[in-house]
Amino acid sequence: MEQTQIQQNRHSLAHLLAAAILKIWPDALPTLGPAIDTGFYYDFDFKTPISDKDFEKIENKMREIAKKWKGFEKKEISIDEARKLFAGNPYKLELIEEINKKKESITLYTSGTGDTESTDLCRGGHTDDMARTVLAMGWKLERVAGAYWRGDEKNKMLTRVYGLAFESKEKLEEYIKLREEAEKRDHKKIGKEMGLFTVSDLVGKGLPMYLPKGNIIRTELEKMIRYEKEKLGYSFVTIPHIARKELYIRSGHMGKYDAMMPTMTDENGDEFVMKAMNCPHHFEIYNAEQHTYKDLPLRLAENTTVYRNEKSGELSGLLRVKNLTQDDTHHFIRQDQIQSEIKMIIGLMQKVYSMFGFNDYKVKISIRDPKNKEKYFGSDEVWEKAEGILIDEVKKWGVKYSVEEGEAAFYGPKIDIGVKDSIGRDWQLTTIQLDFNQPENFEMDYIGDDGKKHRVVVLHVAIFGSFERFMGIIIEHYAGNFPVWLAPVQVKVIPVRTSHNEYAKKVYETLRANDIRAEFDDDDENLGKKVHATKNDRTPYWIVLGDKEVEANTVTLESRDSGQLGQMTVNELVAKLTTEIKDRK
RNA sequence: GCCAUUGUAGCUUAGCGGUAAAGCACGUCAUUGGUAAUGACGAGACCAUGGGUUCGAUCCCCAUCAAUGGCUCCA
Repeated sequence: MEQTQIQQNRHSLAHLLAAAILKIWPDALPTLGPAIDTGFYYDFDFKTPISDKDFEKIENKMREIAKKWKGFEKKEISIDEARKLFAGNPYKLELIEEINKKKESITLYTSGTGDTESTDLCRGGHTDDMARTVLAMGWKLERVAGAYWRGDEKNKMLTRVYGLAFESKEKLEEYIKLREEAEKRDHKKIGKEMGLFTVSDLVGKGLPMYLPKGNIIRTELEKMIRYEKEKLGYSFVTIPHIARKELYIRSGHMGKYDAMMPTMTDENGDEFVMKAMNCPHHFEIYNAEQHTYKDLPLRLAENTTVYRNEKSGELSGLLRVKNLTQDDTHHFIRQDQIQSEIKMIIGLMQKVYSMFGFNDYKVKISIRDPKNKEKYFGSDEVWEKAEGILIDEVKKWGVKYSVEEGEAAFYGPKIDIGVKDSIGRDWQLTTIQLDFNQPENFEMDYIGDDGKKHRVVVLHVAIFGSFERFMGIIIEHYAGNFPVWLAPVQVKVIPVRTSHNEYAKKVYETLRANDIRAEFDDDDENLGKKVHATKNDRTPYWIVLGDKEVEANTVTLESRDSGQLGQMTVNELVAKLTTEIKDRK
């Protein structure tokens, strides 16, 4: 395998880590230790638990060993030798048997010092000078974590020791800085500081609740997406949050996601489940009326909450939750409308994302596994055409994309779209999913121009994905400095002295009457303190009102992003803010 | 779910085997102050919950709950 220098160095450090650990804990069983994007890790089966308090000891041991480390001596051994050598380590034995099955040769690498601790089963790819590598690189042990053997939760939990490793100490610092920056932007921290959302033990984990200020942001997002969709001819509907179990038996979800959907039984013995997806309800809305080819595309949209039983350890703030509100749409279209519909959706998405400054896209198109066509639902012809259209439309869009064979769901191909945020992190947002299967399950038809019934094609689309996740992402993207249209408080009204309260109140009321989210800071504090507090709470604008302003019947405007903006009349301020809000700048 | 770490006033944190301290925020009074924080006083915590060890626990042990980071980037 082709490996870069840095990967080789990282991997070598993993060997060094293993050697150090075995010196200190001779009964630990080493398993795997690859290089990763930010350094390396090594998984061990420890007899005694270790923690990050042991890091200093381990790092020192690593440096000590590195000095004596002669290089990586390669030795090819037979399967029997290997079995004998690793007789006490079932993990290595499992690997050896696998290598043997693949008919590859088994290679050992040693430090050249003859130490057994520094001998490891390895495919190769190392630094030739461990001592220099250890000195030159920026590295440190990062944390211990649990990891299942081979990532399978049915297997034994091993102890993983993570290390950071970069080309130089400066690069390591840079990475640590970036991570600190990300921590400062943590949506859970900012959410608390700004009073956006809360999680209560009594309500339950993974079930965030929006506080008044957070709810303003969420409502603005909902209003915006609804407005944009309605302009394109989407029809909004409302569905209940539970349904009879039979609905999900029909859709095929029941049987596959039972753990997600616990049932409740009413007095007649009917079983109901909480919805974990909206499609079946929307399908029944489609079927409530007869449709003709002239009605299509029909786009049913709804901002509605689904409930999913995520693994409790995976819940986190707004990003992984049990209740997620999707900006869900189901497009009911004819086969000949796939192209125009995809094009429209991509256009909508671009328009929406550009409001947030998300312009760096990463697109993944998931298609069938061409070697396993029988696994998929629907005819060859329809699949090929659909996949071709998805790829074509993304090409026309002109963004980076990849085509993933075998990643499609059995019922249809899909497009996943991710964006880069303001500090360069990738977030997967929109999914556009073609579905040839559900129209069969629900017998969803339209009358064609030939007067006969035809099956529709369904597209599942959510632009934001979920409002919870999207909010979490934009909190971090903006670091809480929301643009005016989203800011919970758009302008704060600050009188210089309490004697200016009357004038300030009048200004405040005028702003509110003009649909501007103003807040009146009538605290009996000195001006310096009030302005200081306002600067810290991420309010985009504030106005100061004192003798000068009362006399001239003006306000003095200052902005979070561009400083002092001078005096203007209240009407001028209203006009300025209204325009910015309307333009969603 | 599993592994590691963590859990002290609204927030951020200090502390110790003998029932807790500070800053911010909050309240009252005085100050009427023009852009990095006016002063004084005050209220506020059974130190996550439940057990145990101990003469005695917030501090030690166990369990539970919650938070944070990990859990197929592969010899």
